[in-house]
Amino acid sequence: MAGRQGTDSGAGGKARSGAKGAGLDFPRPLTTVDIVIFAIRSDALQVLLVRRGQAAGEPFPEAFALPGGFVDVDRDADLEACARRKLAEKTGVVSPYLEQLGSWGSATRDPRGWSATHAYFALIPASAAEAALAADAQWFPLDGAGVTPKLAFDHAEILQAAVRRLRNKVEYTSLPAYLMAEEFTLPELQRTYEIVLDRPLEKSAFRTRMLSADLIEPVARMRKGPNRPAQLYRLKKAAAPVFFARTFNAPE
Amino acid sequence: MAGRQGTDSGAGGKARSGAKGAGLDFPRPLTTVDIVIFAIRSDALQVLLVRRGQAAGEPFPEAFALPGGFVDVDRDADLEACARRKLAEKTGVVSPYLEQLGSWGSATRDPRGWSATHAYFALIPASAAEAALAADAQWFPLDGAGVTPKLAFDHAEILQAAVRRLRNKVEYTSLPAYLMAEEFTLPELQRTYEIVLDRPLEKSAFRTRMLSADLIEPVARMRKGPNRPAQLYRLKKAAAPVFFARTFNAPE
DNA sequence: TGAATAGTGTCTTTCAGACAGTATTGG
DNA sequence: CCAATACTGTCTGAAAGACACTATTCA
Repeated sequence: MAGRQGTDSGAGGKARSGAKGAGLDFPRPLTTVDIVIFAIRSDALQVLLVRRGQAAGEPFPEAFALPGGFVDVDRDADLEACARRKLAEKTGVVSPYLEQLGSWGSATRDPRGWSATHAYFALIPASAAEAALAADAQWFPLDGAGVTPKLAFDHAEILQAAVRRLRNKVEYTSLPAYLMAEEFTLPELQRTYEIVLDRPLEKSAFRTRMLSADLIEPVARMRKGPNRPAQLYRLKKAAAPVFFARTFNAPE
Repeated sequence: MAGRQGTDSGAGGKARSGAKGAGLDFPRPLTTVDIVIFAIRSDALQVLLVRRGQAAGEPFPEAFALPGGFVDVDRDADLEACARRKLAEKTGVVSPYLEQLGSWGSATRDPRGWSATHAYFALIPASAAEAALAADAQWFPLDGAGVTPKLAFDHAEILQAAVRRLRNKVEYTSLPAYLMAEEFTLPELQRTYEIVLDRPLEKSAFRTRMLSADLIEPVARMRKGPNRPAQLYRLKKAAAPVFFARTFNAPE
């Protein structure tokens, strides 16, 4: 059952087995990795897109797409390494919050043939969002669950899934902490939650929840402003995402 | 950036582009789909495994593995169709609860070369669990997050992720409803929750939660037994999984 | 009648929602 | 002083935990 009797017809590449054994002589789908990279910029949730080239045979020339590309079987040890490589190439960020989102594969999503992409999503702080941006990369604010330009492939669908997943998880996790700079105040963190959820949250419930979670710790500094200064916090070392037992604003 | 400069070294298949265009002449990973199929049998959570063959070149001969195999670019329109095909081949079940679990891909997980698998998990009712079982398929009760036999590839890791995901989601969703027969009582549903979570639940809180969710409806029959009969329910038509605002047993 | 399981009611606890009130800065 | 924002306290309400209580069957 595990051995496959592949036929040779159909579009796409045709694989030729190495010396390793029999039964691999059938067409293989293309394998790619794409990343949905989020950051808070200009008081809005934004996503990083790249403009595609126009070389011969390139589908969707000039269109915007999620950063990503083919898995390189020589350079990439595994899928996550591939995602990190592509993230670093576009942003310079090396250790963001990175989560696998899902995979999309079909005969039709890429005109070059059957292809499957492994999608990830990353959260990076605004401070890192501009530092080492690739020339072809550009930030776009989210409009609902999408973005203004028409995206290549099925990337609009992937982006929509990423936004949904993010918004959903933000209801009961500490993920927005990964969108913050190294030091931040509680009102700033609350504002990040509110931007992602597109909804105001109760101040006191928010503070109680965050402070009772084993997530952040105060530093010996305050954020100065034209009014009362606010306590600065930072993520505790090795702070894994926290899952809360309830969502925000649970009652309708 | 989207065009890839592939080298030709390394193990695995080498792809040859069709007539479609340039830039696809590099090795492609193997692409597979695997399914973690759960059912409640003998008052326990069980998972379906298949024994691998021993043809020449087959890795992990005779070992147990998750049902799955290569994507067939001619027969499978997309990944989910591929998963449904394999599920139907092994169990005869055609419309179970099916959810994408994630993907695992690396240079080393398959001795035949760089490979990536798209993992799904399915919940099927016990009644369907034996009806049309494939000859090489067998049910195994879960022991913790794993199973007694040593599994092929990285399937132990995938199974562990599936169990974790299932247990986690059962805390705040109605997923166990998909493990039930068409008609079931509330105590039976509660027992299913308890089996999956491996923890007793409060009867009255459980009933309140289930009955106030827009999930099940009573039928005009009762489950007879040696004691007080219980109301039978069925899933409402087109009942999507329900997400509850709180987990069970929230306070430590 | 008693065993067994189905189902309800009642009290407590927890924690978010609402919102008022206090604290601390700059101007 | 006032404006503005940080932060705290207090009351309420919703839903779960604990558990006692009633209901309905068969033997």
